Amino acid sequence: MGMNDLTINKQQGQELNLKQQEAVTLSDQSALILAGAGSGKTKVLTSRFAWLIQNQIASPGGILAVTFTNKAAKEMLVRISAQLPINPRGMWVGTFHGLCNRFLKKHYQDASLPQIFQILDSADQKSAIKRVMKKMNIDEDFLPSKEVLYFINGNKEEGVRSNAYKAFDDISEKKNAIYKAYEDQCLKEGVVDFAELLLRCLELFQNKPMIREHYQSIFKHILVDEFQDTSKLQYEWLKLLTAKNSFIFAVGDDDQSIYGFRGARPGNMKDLQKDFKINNIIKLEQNYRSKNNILNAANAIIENNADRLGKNLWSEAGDGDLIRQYNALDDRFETSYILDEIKGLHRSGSRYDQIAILYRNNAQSRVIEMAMVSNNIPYRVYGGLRFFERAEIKSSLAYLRLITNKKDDTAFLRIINFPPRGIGAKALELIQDVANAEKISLWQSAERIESENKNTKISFFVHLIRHIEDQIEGNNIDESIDFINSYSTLKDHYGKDKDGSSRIENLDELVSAAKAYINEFREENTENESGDSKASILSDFLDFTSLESGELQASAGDDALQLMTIHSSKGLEFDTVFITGLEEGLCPHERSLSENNGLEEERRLMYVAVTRARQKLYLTLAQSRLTYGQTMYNLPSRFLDEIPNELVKRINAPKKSFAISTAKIATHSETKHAWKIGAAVEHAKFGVGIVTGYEGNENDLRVQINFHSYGVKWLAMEYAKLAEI
DNA sequence: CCCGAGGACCTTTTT
DNA sequence: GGTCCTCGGG
Repeated sequence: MGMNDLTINKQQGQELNLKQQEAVTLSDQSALILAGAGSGKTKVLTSRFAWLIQNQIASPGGILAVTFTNKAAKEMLVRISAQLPINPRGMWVGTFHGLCNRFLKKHYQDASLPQIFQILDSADQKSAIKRVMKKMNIDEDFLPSKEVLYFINGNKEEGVRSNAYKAFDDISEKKNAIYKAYEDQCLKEGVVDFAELLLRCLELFQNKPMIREHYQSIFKHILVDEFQDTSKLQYEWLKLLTAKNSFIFAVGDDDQSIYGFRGARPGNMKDLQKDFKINNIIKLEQNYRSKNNILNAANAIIENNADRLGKNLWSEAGDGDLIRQYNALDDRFETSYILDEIKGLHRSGSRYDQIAILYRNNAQSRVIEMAMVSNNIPYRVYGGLRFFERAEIKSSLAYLRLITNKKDDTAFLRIINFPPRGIGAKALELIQDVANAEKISLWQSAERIESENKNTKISFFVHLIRHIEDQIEGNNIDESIDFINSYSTLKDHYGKDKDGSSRIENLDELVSAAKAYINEFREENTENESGDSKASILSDFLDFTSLESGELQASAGDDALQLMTIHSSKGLEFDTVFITGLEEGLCPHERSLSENNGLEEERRLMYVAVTRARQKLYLTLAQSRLTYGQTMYNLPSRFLDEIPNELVKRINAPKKSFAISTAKIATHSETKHAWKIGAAVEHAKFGVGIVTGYEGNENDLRVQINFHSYGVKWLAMEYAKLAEI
C-alpha cells in the first residue's frame, strides 16, 4: 500500500524520546497529549496501547481506541500487532462511526432498531430528505434541501431530536417538521445516517443503564486520536463511556484543527482538562519530519493565532534549504514554474510520489492536471468521487440492498427504473400512492400492484428482483454481485454507452472488492467456531461499503505526483511540497473571513500545509487567476507576510509577458495614469487594493479596484487619490 | 422515455 | 469554466 508507506513516521524503529516516554508510561490517570505535527503521535498512541497490555494494566479487550478515518484505524491496528503478538479480533479499535455501528448492531433491540439496518451515506441522506419534502409538498425554491440537511445534521450533532427542538419562527418550525418526518421515514425504512449512528449510540448508553455500566466497566482505558477534531456529540459519547473510573488518553493538536465546518470543536481540549482534572498536558514538540527553516516558518505563522494551548516545534535536522516563494503573473505561469521545478527535481533523483502539490480548493487542480498530462508526468489526484460513491457502484449495491431490506425505499427508487425499463413518473406515482395509502414500503406496494395486474412493467420489475433473490440464495457476495451486474442489465446498459467501459470495469472491480472482503473476513474468523451466517456477512459488507467510502481506489503504489487539497494532506508527509494559490481570497478563502474564527482556521490550514514538507517547501501565487470563468486579481496571501524574511528566497516573474497580456487595456490610460490591471495601489481611505478594470473614456475614466478590506469598488480617476505600491 | 438546451450553483470533507 | 439539475420538445 503506497499510502501507508508515506505515513510511516521517520522515527519508527528509534527509541521513544523523554516526552514520548512520559506519555506512554503514565499511570492510571487521564491525559492530554499535545502532539505537534511530525512529533510521533501515532507511535505514542500505539506504544501506549502496547504498554498497557505488556504491563498487564489492561487486556486487549479492555481498551477502546478511536480515530476518525478508517485509514488511521487500520494503521493503528497494524502498528499494534507489530508490537504485540495478539489477535486484533475482539479489540475495540476503530472510527467513531464504526464503533457506534458495532454497539448498535449488538444491541439493536435496546436501540429500537431493526436487526438489519442500512447506513445512508451523505448522498443517500440528501435524497431521503428530498423525498420527505416532496411528500410534504415543500418546494426547493422555498426551502432548499441542502439547508434542511444542514439543520438535521446540526441538531443531531447537538443531541437535539425533533421533539425536543424549540422553533423560533415559521422557517425553523417548517424545518423541524421535515426533521420529524425524516426521522419517521428512516425508522420505517430501517435506515440510519452517519450522525444517527453516533446519536443513537449515545442515547443507547444514556437510556439503558445496564448496557452503559457494562461498557463503562469493560473499558478502563480509552485512547483518542486527533482529539481536536472531536465534535460535541463525540465528546459527550466519550464522557459517558469514561464516567466510571476510566481514563481517557487524548492525543491531539489544536493548531491542526481544520474541520470546524463539520462540527469539530477544538474547545473540547480545554473542556477535557477541566472535566477530567488534567493539570499537566504533555507537549510533544520535537519534530522528526522537517528541516528547521520549514518548522520556523510554521511556528511563525501559527504564532498569529490568539487562542492556542501553545507549543513550538523544533528539530535536530538542521536548517535545510530556504523556502522558495514564486510570484507568478497568472495561474498558468504559476503552473509552468511548478512544472519546471518538478522536472528538475526528478532529474536529480526525486521520486514523483515524494512531491506533493497542495491547493485550497479542488477547482485549482484542473490547470495543474492539464500541464501534467501534456508533459507526461504521472500524477494522482486525491479526493473527489470515491469508489463506493460512484453511480454504477451505488446502483449495483442498491439491488443487493433492496433484497437485504425490502423496506429500503432509497434503494428501491434508485433501481426501479435503472437501467431504464419503461417505468416512468406515472407508474412510480401509482406505486407511491398505494404505499402512502396502505402505509407500506414501495416494494410491498409494487408487489401488491403486481398481484392484481400481472402484465405490467411493474410486474416485470417485481419478477426481476424475485428472480435475483432466488438465484443468489446461498451464494457468496461476490458471486451475487456478479450475477446482479449482468442480470439487472447494468452491464449491457453501460456497454451501449460510449464512455461506459470504465463503469463496467468498476462493476467488475466491485466483484473483486467483495471477494477480497470475504477473504479477509474468513482469515479473521478462522478461530471463530460459530460460523457467521451468509446474511450477516452480507449485511456487514453493505455496512463496509457505506462506512469505508474510499481508499479502495487502485494503483496507489505508482510513482506519481501527489495532488490534493490542503485538508486531505493532513497526516501525510513528503520530501517536497508546493503550496499553490497563496492569495487573499483563496488562502485565506474569502468565505472564511465572514465566519466566526474563520481566519484562524485558515491559518491553521496554512500551518498544516507547511508542516507536510520534509526537505523542500515551495510557496506559489499568481497575480491573476481564472476562477469560475472570470479573471480574478488577488493580493498575496497575508500568511506570506507572517513568514520571517530570512527564511524565504523570493523569485519574481519577468515583467514583460505581463505587459503584453494587459497592453490593450492599459493603453487607455497610459498617457495620464500609470495604473495597469493587476497593479497594487493604495487609497487613503480604503487601503491597499489591486486594479482589476477600467471603464469610460479619457475624460471620465473610472477604475475598478479590489480592495483588501473593502472589496471591489469603482472609483473616478479624477478624484481618487491613488498611490502605487 | 430520452435527450439537449438553459439556468443556477460553485470551500474545505470523513463517516 | 464545468457540473448538475430541470424542463420541454421529439
